[in-house]
Amino acid sequence: MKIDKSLMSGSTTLLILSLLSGEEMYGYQMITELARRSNHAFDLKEGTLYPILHGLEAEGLVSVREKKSEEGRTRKYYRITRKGRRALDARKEEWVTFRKLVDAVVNSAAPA
Amino acid sequence: MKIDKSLMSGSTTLLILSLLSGEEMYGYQMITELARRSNHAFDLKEGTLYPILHGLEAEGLVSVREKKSEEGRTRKYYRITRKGRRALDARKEEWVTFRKLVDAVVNSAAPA
DNA sequence: AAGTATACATAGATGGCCGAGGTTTGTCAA
DNA sequence: TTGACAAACCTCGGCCATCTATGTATACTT
Repeated sequence: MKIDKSLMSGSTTLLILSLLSGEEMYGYQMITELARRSNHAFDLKEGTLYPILHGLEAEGLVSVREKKSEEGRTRKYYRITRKGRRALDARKEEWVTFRKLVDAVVNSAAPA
Repeated sequence: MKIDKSLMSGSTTLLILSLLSGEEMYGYQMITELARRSNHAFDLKEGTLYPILHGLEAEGLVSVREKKSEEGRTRKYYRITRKGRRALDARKEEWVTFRKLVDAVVNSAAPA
């Protein structure tokens, strides 16, 4: 199932920081990795991702370095910072709270 | 915890239809009811709700009737339609899919 | 040599939500 | 009875996150 973009809205940064908490990654890789893990339900657009990455860097939540791969291609690898981990923890907590509350409302109503 | 508005974004209609699936309600009541059930984490604004309700009515997902309460005050009561229940089912399914996928990404990354 | 995939980037459009304001009606205290 | 306040409804302008469209450059494939 393709997820509506308005639902995605707000959780994109959480997803990106989560990816980076596991390993260093470059932008394009994040897109393909998210698509792979979600069976293409998360179809993050480049026009969405790159501005967000620049913003995260400006906030000091991630750091960047250029690295040449074996194939000779140069990529920008992003790494989460200590500050980024703290931000991730906060966003995780917010997500869990949000998820529980929505579930509570959705499930509380009597069925038809 | 107050939930960031961008996280809320996209789930508002799901929440409203969920409320209405249990009982007929009027707009102002939906706001107070959501706040009550979420311990004020969901602080839905009037400027958000009323346009959505008009939209749902235009789509035929809810129906409206004016009803006078015992106190003499006239309110607009909204009721979910059959079409609305089908839309709610679809959105519920989408929500569950989304929730699982986000959890999977958030939890899959190796801890620090 | 040409086409496709990789990889990064930005500008303008879109759409959901909020802030700020307005109106009417009922309640309650001074 | 007047004034203040809460309930209940409404709309408009703006913000902000995301998408669309487009552009650039490099590597791989045929």
